[in-house]
Amino acid sequence: MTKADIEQLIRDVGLKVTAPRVLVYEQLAKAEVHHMSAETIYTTLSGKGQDIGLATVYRVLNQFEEAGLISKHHFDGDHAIYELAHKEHHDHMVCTVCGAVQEFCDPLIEKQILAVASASQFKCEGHQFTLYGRCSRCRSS
Amino acid sequence: MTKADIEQLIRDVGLKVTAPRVLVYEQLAKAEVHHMSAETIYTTLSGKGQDIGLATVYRVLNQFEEAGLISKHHFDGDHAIYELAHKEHHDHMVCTVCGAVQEFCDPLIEKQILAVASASQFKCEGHQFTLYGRCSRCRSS
DNA sequence: CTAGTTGCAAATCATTTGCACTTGC
DNA sequence: GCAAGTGCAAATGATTTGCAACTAG
Repeated sequence: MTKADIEQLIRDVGLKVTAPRVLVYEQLAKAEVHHMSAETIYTTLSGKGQDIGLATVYRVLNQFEEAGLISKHHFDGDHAIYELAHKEHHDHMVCTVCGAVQEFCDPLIEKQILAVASASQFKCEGHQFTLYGRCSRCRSS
Repeated sequence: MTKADIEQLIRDVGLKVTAPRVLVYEQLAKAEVHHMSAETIYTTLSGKGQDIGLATVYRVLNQFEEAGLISKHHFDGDHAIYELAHKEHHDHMVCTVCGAVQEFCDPLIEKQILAVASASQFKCEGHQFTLYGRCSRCRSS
C-alpha cells in the first residue's frame, strides 16, 4: 500500500489528510507489528523524530475506529491494542509470555456462536474471542 | 450458603475472617446479581449502612481472585466485573443495552478451541469469550 | 501481643479534554 | 480564511498504594 493509497483512504472516510493520520496508519500497516497500543505507536513515531503528540495518536485512533479503518481490542485489562480492520472476521491468540498476537478464524466456531445465541434468544451483534497461552516460540520456556 | 460456610471458605484460603471480606462475598453470592463491579459492590454495601471503603473492596476482590474464589472479567474496556468462581467453565453473553450478563457453555466450541490452538502450535492456557448484543428483554427496543 | 487489615487520602496509569495555535483545502 | 486538526498541560476515572489506626487469632 502506497502513501497515496493511505491518503485516499483517509479522504474517503471524510477526514483531512494530515501528517499524524498518515503516520499512524503507516505504522499500523507495517507488516511485522500489526497489533500496537497507542503508547507504542506514539513512542515509535516519536522516536523516529516525528513531531506528534500522544493525545493526537489517541484522537486519530478513535477517529479511525469510528470510521471503520481499524479495530480496537482489550486483550488485558490495561491498555487497548489497535490493528487495521481486515475485511474478513477473525479472532486472536495472545502469547502471555512475549505478547505476540496471532490471528485465526474458525468457521465451526463462528457457526456455533449463532447457534448458542439463538438458543438464548440473544441477538448477537459481535463478539470478542481471545485465546491466552504460549506461542510456538515460547512453549518451552 | 450460610454465613458460617462463607467464613470457612475465607479461612480455607488463608485469609482472616473480617467483616469486609464476608460482606463482599455475600454480595457476590446473592442470586440476582452474580456479576458486579467493584464500584457497584461498594455502593451497594455502603448504601446499606455498612462501614466499608472502596479501596478495601478492591483489595478484597484481588485477594479473592488470587485465592481462586472469584474471577474477574473485562467485558468493556472500562471497569472490571467480578463473579464467584464456578467449578464448571463457562463464557458470557453481555447485553449492550441493559448490561445483563448471561452465562453459557458450549462443548462444541470448547472442543474447537483445542483444535484451533493445536493447529497453530499454540499452548492454550485459557480464553476469554464474550458475545455482545441484545438480551431477550432488550431485543425489541 | 502483633501481623494482617482497614479507611482515607494521595498517587498511578491509560485515556480524554480544554485551549490557544496551526494547517488543509 | 476558516473550520478542522494539533500539541501541550490539566482533567478524568478506574484502580492502587502509603500510612496510621484497628482487630483477629
